[in-house]
Amino acid sequence: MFKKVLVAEDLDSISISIVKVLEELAILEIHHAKYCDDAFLKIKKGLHNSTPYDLLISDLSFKPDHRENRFSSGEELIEAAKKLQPDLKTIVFSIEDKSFRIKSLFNNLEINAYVSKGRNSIPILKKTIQRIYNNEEVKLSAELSLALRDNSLFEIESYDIALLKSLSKGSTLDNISSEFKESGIVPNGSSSLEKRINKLKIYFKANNNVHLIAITKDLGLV
Amino acid sequence: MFKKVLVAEDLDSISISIVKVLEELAILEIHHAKYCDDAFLKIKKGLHNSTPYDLLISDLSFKPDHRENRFSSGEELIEAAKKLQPDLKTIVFSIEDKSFRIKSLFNNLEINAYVSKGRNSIPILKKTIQRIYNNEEVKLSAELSLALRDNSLFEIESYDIALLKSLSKGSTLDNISSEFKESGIVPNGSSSLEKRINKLKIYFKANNNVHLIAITKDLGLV
DNA sequence: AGTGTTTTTACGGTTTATCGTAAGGATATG
DNA sequence: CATATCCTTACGATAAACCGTAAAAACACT
Repeated sequence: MFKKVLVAEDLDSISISIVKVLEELAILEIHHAKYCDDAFLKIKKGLHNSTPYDLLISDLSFKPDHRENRFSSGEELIEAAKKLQPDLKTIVFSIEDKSFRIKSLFNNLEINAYVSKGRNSIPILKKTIQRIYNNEEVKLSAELSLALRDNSLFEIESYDIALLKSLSKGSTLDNISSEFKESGIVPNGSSSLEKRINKLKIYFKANNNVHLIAITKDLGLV
Repeated sequence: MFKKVLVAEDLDSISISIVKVLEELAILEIHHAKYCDDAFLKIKKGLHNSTPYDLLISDLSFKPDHRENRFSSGEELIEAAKKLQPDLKTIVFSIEDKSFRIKSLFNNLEINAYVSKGRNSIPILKKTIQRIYNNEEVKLSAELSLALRDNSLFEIESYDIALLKSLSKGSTLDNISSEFKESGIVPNGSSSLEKRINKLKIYFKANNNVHLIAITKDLGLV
């Protein structure tokens, strides 16, 4: 099994459970950092002392507080860590479930696995650690692999996002029409905006603009 | 110490830590529910068997999944639970840090304590449980106690939340008027609803209903 | 009961959203 | 080049939101 593992997780209520899993797997050296910066320094130090980490388990979002930090997200930490130590195995353990974000983790950061925090995630995390150690292929949950393949959300273009964002800022259709004309965004006739919003309302099954913004806010689109 | 405690928390990575705390406090009966509905049924059953819970520790937000649920948030669960068992002690353990929302928990749901999930929250949770058991006053963070004491500001009541929720579901004012009449919520004249929404718009500096919902969504009020 | 105050509701006018229809323009295709 | 098709814009009618004012009801106080 892995000898030396680093956990990057700000919430103590979660890191305790992760450490417990690692103990159950009889991992000798378990280190834990509550800030991305601390995690990065530990990795650096490990390399410097010729006792590098075998595995990094990292969260994505970290609560900001009084401390000034160089890295503010798991993505930034992993990117920096991989530059320093390209062979470092990485598992992301996060509540994030937006498929485009998870996709980019595999594609851009070349993480080894993604485990979603959920109702039964600790056993999955445990199994995933074992699989990574054995160089087995990591299975994605049915739900997640579906999400990764699902392109439906990507039909929504940046045009739609801009439109929804303007709406959510309280602009009227006529206002948005003027805004778009100034920014050179087309189409910008208020009638076209109307039609586009109507398509979005049908797509998201929204009764009216208020409903539409509530739904897309929930989806994290705006 | 408390005899029988219920934990309502969907993430297993967190509930494990909470249960551990309860074990350290030598609590005999520790029950755990991953869904609000399950938690509610357990409370109901406890009352029915004359073995009611002494304490409820609940999260606020629960991941939606395939299951159809009657209650989808900690607020709804606590509201229903308190109707059933008004003397039930309640601690909310959540990552929420908007003072509005926390304030409304104390004022509208009369929770006993609020513990914010953070980098050092497990020891705080432990101490809080002991304080509640001893009927000691629970200390709040400076920021939070300020927000709670401040009554000069506009009070966001459960009425406003209900109103905003209906709006965000796409109902028209006339619809909401009818809904409120059926539910016995007063005032319910469409003109009164209009006035109340207008107050909210002034308070939150919103241009229109769409803007208002976008803002309150961001604040986590709805 | 009577008076003043606050809350709730009703009403009318204006703006914006909503919905259907149609005209104008660009592009593709034969 | 002619025609079809799609995209964009315009227009008009109705519903809903928006805003101010005033009546009605509920409440508090003497």
